[in-house]
Amino acid sequence: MTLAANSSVSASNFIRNAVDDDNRTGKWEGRVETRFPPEPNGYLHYGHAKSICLNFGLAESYGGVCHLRFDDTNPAKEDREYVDAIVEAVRWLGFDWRQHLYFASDYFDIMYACAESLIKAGKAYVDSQSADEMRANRGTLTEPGIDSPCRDRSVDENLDLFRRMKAGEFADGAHVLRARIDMASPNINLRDPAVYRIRRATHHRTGDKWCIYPMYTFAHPIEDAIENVTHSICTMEFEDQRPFYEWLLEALADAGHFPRPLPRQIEFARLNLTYTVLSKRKLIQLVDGGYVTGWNDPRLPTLSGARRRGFTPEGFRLFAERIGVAKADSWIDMSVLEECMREHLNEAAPRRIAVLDPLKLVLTNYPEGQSEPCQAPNHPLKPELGKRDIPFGRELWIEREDFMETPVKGFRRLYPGNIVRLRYGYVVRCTGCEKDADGRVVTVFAEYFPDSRSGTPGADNYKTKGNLHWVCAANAYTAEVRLYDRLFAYPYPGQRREGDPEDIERDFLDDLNPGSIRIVQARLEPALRAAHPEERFQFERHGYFAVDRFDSAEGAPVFNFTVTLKDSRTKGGK
RNA sequence: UGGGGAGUCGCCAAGCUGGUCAAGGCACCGGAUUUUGAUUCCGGUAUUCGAGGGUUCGAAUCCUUCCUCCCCAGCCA
Repeated sequence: MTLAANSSVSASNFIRNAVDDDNRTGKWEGRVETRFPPEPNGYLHYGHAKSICLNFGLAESYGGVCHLRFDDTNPAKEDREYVDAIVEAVRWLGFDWRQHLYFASDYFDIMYACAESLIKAGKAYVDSQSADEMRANRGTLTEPGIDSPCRDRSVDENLDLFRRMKAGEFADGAHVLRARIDMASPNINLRDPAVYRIRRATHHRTGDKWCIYPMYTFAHPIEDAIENVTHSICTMEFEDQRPFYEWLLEALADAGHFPRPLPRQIEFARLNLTYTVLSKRKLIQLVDGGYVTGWNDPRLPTLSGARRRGFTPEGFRLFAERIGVAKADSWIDMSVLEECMREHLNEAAPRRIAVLDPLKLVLTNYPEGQSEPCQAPNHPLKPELGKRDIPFGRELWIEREDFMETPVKGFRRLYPGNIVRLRYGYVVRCTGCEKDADGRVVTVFAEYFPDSRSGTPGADNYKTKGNLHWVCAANAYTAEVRLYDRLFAYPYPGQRREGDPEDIERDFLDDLNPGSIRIVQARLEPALRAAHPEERFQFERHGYFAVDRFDSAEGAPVFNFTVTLKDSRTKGGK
């Protein structure tokens, strides 16, 4: 089977159509150059994974390249720590920007020159209104704005002021450079947007060299043009910004800064996932509020969290391909992501045995003190991965849920009188159980059939519906296993629900799932003791687990739950 | 009540220069294999494209009216 993520066939979508059109007309002479441009002010999340897969994937499939570019134009919010984490995350996803690692801050000189040439062309002016005045004069959604009293300053005065802004002669906020477009534009983004502001903050890369910084609106088109980007793909909320993107680049091309054709901005709908939140603001609240253990908490939809959780790059790529890309708002169900992870893990993860909720099973007719090795395949789909020995004995740990004193209908596992197979071992018949004073089952008893040993001719004579996993009590290895569930109990955290009062805003924190983590001491087969960080396994009949890369020690792995196996017993729900 | 987007099966999503076009995926439902109630494998699943009206021999695709949702009034990105 070939995982879709590995295939080169990609579904048609409006972005690919746009690229195909350009290729048909020869606009870029076949060149496709994209970019993934995060601001280094936080950690990447699942939503970024969609964008990364889109941008790198598109370039990849057209034989082009995708740049990794840090949009570091606001020193007040950014930090080196974030650029390192972002680089690591994109690499982890398996993408290669080759030599195309860029920083907007490397272009500050060029951007400054662009600003001056805009001023010289009469297309920008220094405004000395306060932020409040500017806001008041911008107008509203339905009313046009009012021209600033500074709007008609001469080119010389503007140049002089702007140079002095750069020289540090003014306090933060004293002036701002604005594009001179149209204060009455129905598109508010065209009402003389600010393009440069005075901001005395130490930049993580340029230090204190600058005290004026370009705004995103101004910087981004220039970054794209400098890097010869052909298709600048961003999310829908920037759509209203596109006219300015084009206005700026046209103006700069007229002034000889950039050759044509100019890069084109294309917008797509951002990812919404049920049972989680994908906004930086909310993620910060979860971390700062102590609702999770940190940015890499496995429950968080960050890429660093996903990695700890055991999610895989291949799974993310499959996911990106499966959800597609379009302009319509949508909510993807978390189960879709989970299924993608399962699909990859089923193929990639070796099988192991773990009993998460141990209950003692005693085989009364099995010789005391005796032990024998049973052979279990490391991967049923890959016999070439061989088998391993797991010890069998008189006393075993089985899963508590695999026994019922009085079975419900359809229950095919252990209950008095029933016959089941102990996977890779023997067939046994349950003879009863022992309970403590509270009526809780403490031990289950059974008799084994000596001629039913797995792999021997006699084994085939037994037909059982139940097939249980187990671990030998005498050799079991006990380890911490962290069982994760969805971070939120409600699919649309913080969103209005049926019957909510009109005027009430729901707090997404109220939708947190109180049971999103459960820690158990599980009994594992001996081989698991040697598991190393980030190794991923399927614990048979349970699901996938990954060794925590931070809290595990040599010979003492801690396991994180990744995702369950599908279970037809629970079908129909959700 | 300005401007910009979007509404196709439970969830995504092709198609939107009008004529086997209602693709595909996921989910779901059957059935077969199976020492994971897993995997795999077959088979099934929208007379219908937000609603109404119109044009046409023929419309998801064109026109029109309406409804719903999202984004924009940072010296954030």
